[in-house]
Amino acid sequence: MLLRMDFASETPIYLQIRNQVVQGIASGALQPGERLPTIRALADESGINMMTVNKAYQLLKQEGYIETDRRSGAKVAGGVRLEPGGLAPRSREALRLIASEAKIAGLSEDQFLQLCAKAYTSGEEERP
Amino acid sequence: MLLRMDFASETPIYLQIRNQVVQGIASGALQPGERLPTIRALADESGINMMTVNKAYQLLKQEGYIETDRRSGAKVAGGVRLEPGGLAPRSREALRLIASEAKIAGLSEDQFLQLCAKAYTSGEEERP
Amino acid sequence: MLLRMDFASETPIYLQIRNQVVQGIASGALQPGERLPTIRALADESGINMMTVNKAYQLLKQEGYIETDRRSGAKVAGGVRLEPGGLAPRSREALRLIASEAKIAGLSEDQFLQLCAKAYTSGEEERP
Amino acid sequence: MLLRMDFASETPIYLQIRNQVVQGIASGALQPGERLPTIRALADESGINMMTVNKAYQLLKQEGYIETDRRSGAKVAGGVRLEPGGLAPRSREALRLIASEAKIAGLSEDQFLQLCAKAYTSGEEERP
DNA sequence: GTGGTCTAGACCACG
DNA sequence: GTGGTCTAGACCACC
Repeated sequence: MLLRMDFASETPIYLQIRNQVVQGIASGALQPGERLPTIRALADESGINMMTVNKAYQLLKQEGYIETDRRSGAKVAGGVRLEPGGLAPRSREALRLIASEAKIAGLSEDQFLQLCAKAYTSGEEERP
Repeated sequence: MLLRMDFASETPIYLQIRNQVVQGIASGALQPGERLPTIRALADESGINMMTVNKAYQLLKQEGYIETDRRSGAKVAGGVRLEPGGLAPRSREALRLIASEAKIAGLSEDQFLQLCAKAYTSGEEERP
Repeated sequence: MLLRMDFASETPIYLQIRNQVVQGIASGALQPGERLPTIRALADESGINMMTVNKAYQLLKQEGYIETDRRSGAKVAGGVRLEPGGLAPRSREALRLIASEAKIAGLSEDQFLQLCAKAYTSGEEERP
Repeated sequence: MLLRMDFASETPIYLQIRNQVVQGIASGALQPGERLPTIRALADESGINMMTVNKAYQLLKQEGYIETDRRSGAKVAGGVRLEPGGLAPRSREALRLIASEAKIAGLSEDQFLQLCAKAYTSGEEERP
């Protein structure tokens, strides 16, 4: 599980970390219970400020994706169930917006759902 | 087509405007060729600064959603076809992230696709 | 010689008129001494404001491209020799800027000159 | 790399900044990877408003000439390859117009190409 | 420290 | 009356 930062991107670095961890969990690259690198370690090897990495970990913890143990550091949470409805309201809203863009771009519902299915299955099986 | 701003939101106001216009076009509330309110008009009635509205319009124009006629003002572009693949790379990436979140939240592919379908059809037929 | 306006363009309409007349003269579509349409006529058939057409004609006259006669209207000037150096300073400057863009885009001098030659010969022989 | 503004010019200040940066890159005065002055710094030393400088930087970023690193600031992009054809459509059009002006001014194709070659090589080797 | 965003005014080019 | 541009200040997110 190697993080790749894009310092020229408009999405903040702490969010890039958060997003990559989330996708790592979803893809199976990060297994439940697996230990994440130390804040210091990750900061050093990526050239990122420790404050930034800390912010990302705080966010991931708050969202329930990881758990932090004072002794052993951070590890991937097991059996995460975040929202009762299944998806955070913010993500629902983002999904509605993307659907609107797709509709304007001329995609039919079927075509859009194919893209969605592709997005769902794309991150799978990175560990063969 | 009335815009509702959330000044407490963390998404910038100019993006809120942009997003609502996009969703308005997708839902049919804004028809191709229809004129948008003047920058000044929208600014006045919303209590937003002109520059902010201007920024939103510039973005929408740049993305091809609206066109500004030198004589009159801004109007919804007709027959928008933005990306060859159908969806902007940024939106594809956002979709992949949402799919990851859904997967971790325990949604099966079918459940996720139902959410996507709902997002696609949710904004329809505001004008019966 | 038909003018085509782009009301969504960012170049002012009066400049679009001016530019098309200039290109018309260069291509031979407009011959020296040939009469241009009346301000009113051009305004009517194009849906442009008379003030705008007038502004374009004033500019063309000031630059020496056309001559206006109170009786017969405007006509293309004959044997135009504008700048001693050959090109207006403004156009020289624009050319330098374009050359810079070309250089950054990776074009060699030869490639750039091929583009220039193409631009020079492109507008020719519209009247076979 | 010092910028010189002409406040009396009819070309907007933000475009003057943009153009000078482009010419600076082409001439080699600005090397790929080199850091550009901060928005605030440039605004202060030039007596220009921050927002204006910001607009210029946004444009340069959008055109791919510079990149903004979240950590430090703006720097010249390396290995810029913007348009597949080599030159932006807008610049092609401008070039055609200049060629027309040259033709009317009585310049032969060779004379025009000499001007073009001069424009291409004029900004070179400011750093011996 | 940086850029991103927003405000409240103003002037001008354009049509 | 329209958008385009600019100013002088301010707050905030990010690093």
